[in-house]
Amino acid sequence: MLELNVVEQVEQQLKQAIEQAVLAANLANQDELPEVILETPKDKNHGDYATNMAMQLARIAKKPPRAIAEEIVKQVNQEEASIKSIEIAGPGFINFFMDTSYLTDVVSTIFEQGKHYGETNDGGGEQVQIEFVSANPTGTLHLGHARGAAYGDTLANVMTKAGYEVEREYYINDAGNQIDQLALSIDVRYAQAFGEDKEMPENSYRGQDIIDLANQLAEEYGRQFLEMQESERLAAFREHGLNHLLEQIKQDLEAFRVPFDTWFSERSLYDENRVTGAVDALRERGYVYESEGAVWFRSTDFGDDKDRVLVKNDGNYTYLTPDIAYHQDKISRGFDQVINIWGADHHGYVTRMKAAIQALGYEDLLDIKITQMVNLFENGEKVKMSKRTGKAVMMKELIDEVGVDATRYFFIMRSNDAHLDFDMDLARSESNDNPVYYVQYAHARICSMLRQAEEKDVDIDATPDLSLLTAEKEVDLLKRLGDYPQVISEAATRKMPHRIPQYVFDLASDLHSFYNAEKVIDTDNMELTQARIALMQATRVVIEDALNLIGVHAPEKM
RNA sequence: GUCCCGGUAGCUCAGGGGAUAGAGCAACAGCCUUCUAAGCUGUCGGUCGCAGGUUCGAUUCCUGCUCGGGACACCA
Repeated sequence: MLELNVVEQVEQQLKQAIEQAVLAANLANQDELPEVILETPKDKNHGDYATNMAMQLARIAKKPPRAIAEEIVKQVNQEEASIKSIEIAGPGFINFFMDTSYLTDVVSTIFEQGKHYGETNDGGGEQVQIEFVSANPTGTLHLGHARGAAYGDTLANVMTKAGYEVEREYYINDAGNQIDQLALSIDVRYAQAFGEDKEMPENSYRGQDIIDLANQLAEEYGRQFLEMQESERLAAFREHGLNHLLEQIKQDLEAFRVPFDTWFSERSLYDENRVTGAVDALRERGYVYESEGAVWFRSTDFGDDKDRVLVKNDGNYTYLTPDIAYHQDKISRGFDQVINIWGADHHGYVTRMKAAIQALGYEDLLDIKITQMVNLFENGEKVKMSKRTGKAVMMKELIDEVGVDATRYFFIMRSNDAHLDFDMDLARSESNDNPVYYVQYAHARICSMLRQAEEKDVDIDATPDLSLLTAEKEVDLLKRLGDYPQVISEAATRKMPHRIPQYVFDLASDLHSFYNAEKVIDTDNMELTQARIALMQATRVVIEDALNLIGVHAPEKM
């Protein structure tokens, strides 16, 4: 168990002091007492903390908020809660100006905890599985996949930091109709590689990746596949295609710094009769019927707008059926929480997937997060992203053009709920405007100062007198550093990893402001220099940690 | 028609039951004999899509409407 950090301790004390004051002033009795809500005002003139308690009590105490506020203020024990002064403002806010000496404890805490600073216990060791990307192995990863990869990976990192046990999984759709289409597509491209005039079938994959693959096979194996019987040849292409494309996907993800713990094969479900098992399980529970030669799942019993086919009248499963078996498997593995990250084009499956889980009698521990569309703009025009037109921009191209750091930062910076316009021209030509450089520069700047401090024989390891850190920009920086655990907590529990880049940008901004306002290394004032160097080291630790969470490097020089 | 996401500054977007709604970019004006100017400081810029409702208080929550994007196969 983690102990309360310094900021939490101070807030806790303040809340208690307010509660006691309200009771002492007879404004409410114990069970009427509203929860104390503390906020940190945006405007510094409104103090370090503010509470709306007086407004909340207006109805209970039947008095105007400002009068209530005055009574509360009279009763607050300032000393016990480290309060320097109190003001009443606006419609009845009570603003607290704290004795900010507590803030310097943040620096010592960061020194003690190092990269563990910011860890919280929100997860309490809960087992969480996050399944993401899971692109079909019928082509290479494109822009949309990159967004899901960045979001999922960062969410996993943040939740881990918040005390969850996270497992990352990729579901490989290596069975089903799309793999047959893949084999057919390779077949045509392979024949074309030998100059044969063969038409692409209707649902084929027309991307450059398949052409490349076919050419590669032609080069490596010569004409030998042409000698085979069609069924044998297609089977070979199916395996070659799968292996090659899956390998490609793995490489791309690795380059994008996205690791997975488990690669789950759809085929393994068939090998163990899990798919039939899932249909049987649904049937036993009475949610399966037959009609028009097909087998149906009565998902309308669970809020879906129509029933769904499980087995087509040609005897094949639909996409949904193995997916139900897969989710049955996931849930049976004993996770406390299962998170799926899907692209917006799959949102229509949310209801039926959740329906299936309910129909199977499982508790609803599935949370499906949707990442909205990414629109790519190039030369002022929207580029279509269809895999089948072959015009998609691949994740790898994007990385090569703008780099992993910028790409990841861009994707994670935005809420997953918002559509994203990715302007290639802007990313290419003006990448220096990218906020990621701003943050990285802050880190590099600190490293530079630390190097210089060493050259000038500043004793970096001395125990500094942190109470010297009282300048305005120092206090801003200290407060921001103190916010970090709270940011982690919200980003993890609300599954909003975009809070991290926002935070680290603000932190970098505080650092740059401080840097311009105060001189850190002053050989005539070693005590202050040591205190400031300590502050710089603490800031560096947090910037690096936050950047690590979003998968961006923290350079020591730029 | 049904469902999902969005509508906040000129642009790209944060935020979110409370006090004067924020940032970056763009525009304008300053700051390098001083630890990296990839930086800092300031100015300009808003009916938070519209209309009701809940509330002491709504840009935030609820309902309806509207605009934009997407999804609605016995494809995957």
